[in-house]
Amino acid sequence: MTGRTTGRRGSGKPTIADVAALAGVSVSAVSKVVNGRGGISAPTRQRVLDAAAKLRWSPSATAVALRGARTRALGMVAGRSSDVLATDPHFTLLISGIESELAPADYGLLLHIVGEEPGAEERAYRRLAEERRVDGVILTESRIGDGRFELLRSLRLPAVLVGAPWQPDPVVSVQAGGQDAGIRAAVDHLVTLGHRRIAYVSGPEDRVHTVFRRRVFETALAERGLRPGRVLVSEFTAQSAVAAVRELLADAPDRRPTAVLFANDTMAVAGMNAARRLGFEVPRDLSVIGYDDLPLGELVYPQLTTVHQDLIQLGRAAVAAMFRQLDADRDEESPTPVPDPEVNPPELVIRESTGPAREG
Amino acid sequence: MTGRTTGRRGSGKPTIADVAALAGVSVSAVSKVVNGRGGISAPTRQRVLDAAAKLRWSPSATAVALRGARTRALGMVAGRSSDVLATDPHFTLLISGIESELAPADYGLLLHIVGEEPGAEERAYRRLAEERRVDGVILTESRIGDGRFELLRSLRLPAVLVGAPWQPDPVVSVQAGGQDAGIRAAVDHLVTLGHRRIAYVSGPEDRVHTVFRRRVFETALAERGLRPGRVLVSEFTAQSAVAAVRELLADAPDRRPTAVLFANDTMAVAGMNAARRLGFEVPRDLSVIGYDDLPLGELVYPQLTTVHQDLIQLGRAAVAAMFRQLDADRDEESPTPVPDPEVNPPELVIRESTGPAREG
DNA sequence: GTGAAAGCGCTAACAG
DNA sequence: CTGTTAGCGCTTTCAC
Repeated sequence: MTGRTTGRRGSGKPTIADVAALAGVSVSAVSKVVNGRGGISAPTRQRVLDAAAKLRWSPSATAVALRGARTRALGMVAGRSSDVLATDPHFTLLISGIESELAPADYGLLLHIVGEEPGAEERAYRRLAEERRVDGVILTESRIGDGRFELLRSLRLPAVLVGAPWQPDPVVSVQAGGQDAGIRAAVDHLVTLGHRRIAYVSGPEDRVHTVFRRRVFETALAERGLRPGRVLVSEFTAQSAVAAVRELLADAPDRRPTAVLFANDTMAVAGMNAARRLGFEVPRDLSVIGYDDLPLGELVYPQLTTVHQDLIQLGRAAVAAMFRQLDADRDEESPTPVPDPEVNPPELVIRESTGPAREG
Repeated sequence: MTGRTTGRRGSGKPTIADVAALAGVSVSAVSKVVNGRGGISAPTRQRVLDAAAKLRWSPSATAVALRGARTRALGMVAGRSSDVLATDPHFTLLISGIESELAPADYGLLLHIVGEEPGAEERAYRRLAEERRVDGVILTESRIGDGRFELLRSLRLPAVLVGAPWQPDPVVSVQAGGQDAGIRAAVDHLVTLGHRRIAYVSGPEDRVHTVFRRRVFETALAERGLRPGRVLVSEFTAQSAVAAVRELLADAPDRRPTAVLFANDTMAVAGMNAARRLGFEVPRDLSVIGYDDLPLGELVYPQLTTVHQDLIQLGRAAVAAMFRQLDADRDEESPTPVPDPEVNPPELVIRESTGPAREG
C-alpha cells in the first residue's frame, strides 16, 4: 500500500514509467510512440510497443483527460421513468446509433437516467459539466420552453440536439429533412382508403415534436379538404392511449373516427388492442397508424402501419455533429464547413393495421 | 489560449485555486471544506462555500480520479445488436435499476454497446480496464464457457455478475432466490388447466440462464409425471420464434402441444401472433407463457401470461454489491459482511394468454 | 485552524 | 533522435 516507488509493479497498474523502464527509454519516447508523433526510430518504437503489450498498458484515460485533452466521453441524460423507457425503445435505438459512431473513435457514453421530477435533469447536466466528465452532451426530446440549451451554453458544455429546438436557437441540432413527409403520407394513405374522419392521439404537449406533428396533421387534413379531426392529448403511457381510444370510440357511429394516428408505436399498439376489447376490429372498423417503426410493430397482430424514423441514423448523425463541433472548438480559427448530416426523411410503412374505410 | 495564469477566469473553467482566491484562503482549505474533513472554522467554511457557489465550481472528476480516488463511474458492456436491444428491454430495465442506485452515489454509468462479433465485448472490457475509466463493471447474460470473469480478474477490474456464472466461480454475483419458482409455477398453472403436451421454446443454448430454465422445465414436467415436452432452440429474435411456432403447430392435432413456454416475452408475443396467423386462437387452441414480464405483455391482445422477474431490483442489487466490493477493496483489512442482497424470486403473472386445454 | 508542497499519470516544450 | 521537466486540478501529509 504505502511507498510504491515509480516503476515498481506492485499491486497497482502499470504506468507509462513502467513501460519506459522495460523498454529502456524515457517516458516521453513512450508518449511519442503511442500518440503516433514522429521522431522515434523504428527499433525504439518497436521496443516500446512490445513493452506496452507485455505490460498490457494503455494510457490512463483519466491522466490524459486531466492533461487538458478530451475526456473521450459524451454524456446523455434521459429524463424519463424506467417504465416508459422500457416500453419505448426510442432512447435505446438512439443510443445504439450513438454508440456505433462513438466506439470507433474510442469514445464512451456516460448515461444518466433521472426520473421525471423537474430539476433532476438540469442537476444531471450541471454535474456533468462542473465535474468535467464529458466533452459534450447529446440532447433529445426538446420541450417547449426548454432551458437546457441556455444552461449548457452557460456551462460551456458543447451540445447537440436531436430534433428541432423549440424556438430559433444557435444550438447545433440534427434532424431528418422533410420532417413532415411521414405524417402527410399517413394522411394521404388514409384518405385514399376512403377515410374522412381521422383522429390524432398526440403525446404530451410540452414536446416540440408533438406540437409539430400535430400541426402537420392538421395542415394535411385541411389541404385535403377534410374537416378538422379530433385531437386527443395523451401521456406516453399505454393506459393513457387506452383512455384516448375509449373516448374516441364512444361517439355515435356516424361521428366517430374511422382511423386514428398515434404519436408513437407504443401508444398505437395499446390503442389498437383497446379498440379490439371494445369490440372493434382493426383494420375493419378502425384503421391505426403509429410513429417510429419500432420492432414491436412487426411483432403484433395485425402488424402496425407506421411512420418509419431512423433513430439509429439520427444518433450517428448527432455524434458526427458533435465531433465536428469539438474539432471546430479546438482549432478555433478554422471554421469547419459543418455540412448537415444526411438523415433520411420519415417514411410511411404500410402494414396490416390500415384498411378501407367501412362507411364513407 | 496561451498563458492562462492560475486564478484568472478567462475562457477556462474555475478551478479550486479560483475558489480559494475568491474566498481568501488556501487551496487545501477549500479541499478540506468540500470533502467535509474537519479542521476548518465555521466562518471560513462558509466563505469557501459561498465562493464555490458563486463560481459554480465542483471538484473536477478527472482530477479527483487521477489523484488515486475512484472514477465514480461503473462500466457496462452490452454485446447485442441494436435490433435485439430495441425489441428486448432486458438491458434497459437493468440499466434503469443500476442508474437508480448509482445516481444518489453520484456515480455515472459508462455504457458500451458493441455488436455481437466475437471479441468485441472482450476488447471493450479490456479498454475499460486499461484506460482506468471505471471503478468496476457489471456483467449480464453469462454464457457457457464465459471467459469474462477470468479476463476481468486478470485485469484487476472489480466485477459483479447479474445472474449465475456458468460454473462455480469466485465472481461476485447477484441473483434472485428461488430461481426455479417461476417456471415451476408456470408448469403447474398449465397442468392445472389440463395441459399435457407442453412445449418449450428456449433461447440460444450458450446462455447459462437458458440452459438452467430449460432444465427446470424438464424437471417440473417429470415431477408432474408428464412425458418430456418438445424443446425447440430459437434465437432471441421474432423471426426465430415464429419459425419455432410453425414447427410446433405443424404436428398432428393429437401430437401437437396445447401450450408453449417461451424463454422471453418478445419471443412469446411473436409466437402468439404466429399461431394466430396459422389459424390458432390464443388461448383457445394454444396457451402461451412468456418470461420477464415486460410492459409489452400488457399492451398486446390477449395480454400475456408470463413469469415476472424484477430486473430493476436486480440492477440495484448489482450496484449495491459492487459498492460493497469497492469498499472492501479499499479497507482491505475489514472483511465486510457482504450480505446477499434481497431480490424477489420470479413469480408467475397470470393474464389472458393461458386457458384450459381443449382436449385432454 | 491554516498553508505550502509533493505528487497521481500523462503530454508537450525545450534541451541535449 | 531522445531525455528532462513543468504542469493539468486535486488531495494530503506535514509544518506553521
